[in-house]
Amino acid sequence: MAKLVVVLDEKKRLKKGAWSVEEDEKLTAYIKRHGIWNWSRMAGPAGLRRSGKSCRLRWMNYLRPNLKHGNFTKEEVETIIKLHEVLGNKWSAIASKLVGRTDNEVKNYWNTHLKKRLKGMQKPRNSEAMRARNRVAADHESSSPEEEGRSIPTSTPVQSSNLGDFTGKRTSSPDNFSASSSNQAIGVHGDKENSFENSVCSSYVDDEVQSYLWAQHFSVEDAYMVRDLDALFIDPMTAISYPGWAVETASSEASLEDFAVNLWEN
DNA sequence: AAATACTACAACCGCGCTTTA
DNA sequence: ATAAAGCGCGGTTGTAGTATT
Repeated sequence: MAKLVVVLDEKKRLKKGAWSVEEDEKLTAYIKRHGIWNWSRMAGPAGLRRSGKSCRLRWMNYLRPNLKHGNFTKEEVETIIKLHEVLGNKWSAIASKLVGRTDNEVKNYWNTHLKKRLKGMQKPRNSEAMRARNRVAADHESSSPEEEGRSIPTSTPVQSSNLGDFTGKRTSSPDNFSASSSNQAIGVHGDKENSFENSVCSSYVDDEVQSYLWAQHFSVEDAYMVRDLDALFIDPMTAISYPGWAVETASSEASLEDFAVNLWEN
């Protein structure tokens, strides 16, 4: 009974919500000093009134060294789309093939940027996008209300007209644009018997359109790495410094394919 | 300029799996 | 063998920032 009261009391005192700079510093300093050994028992010694779960999440998604934040590159988005075609919502598996990206970030990016494009629901909001939209209105207004309300399957075909806005920023660049008048859905999907190439390449749009899209919205500089934490790379399980941790290599097409096939089969 | 609508993303929650005692 | 603890994953929510009216 007494134990229960203590637990409840501790729960009551646990802080929730956004992390402050001080909290980030405390957690980072603690991990830097002691490594990761047990999330739920680390919070106290680290001087944090947070659950272990919250600490873990903050570290994994934000504080970890060599995490990349900011806009996704063309290659990253291609990888996400390809792997999602094959794996569905296996965010951690998809994220593992993207250097410096977390499952949460990939998931958020998918839900906020890609899903809508694929679903064909995105409505441009700013005037520039509106003008662009008007130019191709005939092609884009074809979807009926009932189609818009329809839920999408896990594996979704990529429509050429819906691949705009991969900026990841909500400030200066045009929020949306419609560059293609093509309305055709390209490719068959969701068929496990299709080869990896078939299933992923079928999603791709006309080269001309795609190159335009990417040219407008991507540059490697758009993404940035979180501070290096003095080049500290600690194996989360062993708390042992691990210099190689930070330099996981980006996947080649071949390894990407192997990866997806392995995951699919296992 | 203010109100409203919408977007993006950090963080939380619940569940299931694995490990430990 | 099994209950508890820890961890990781995917879905969902809350909210700050921005665009539109």
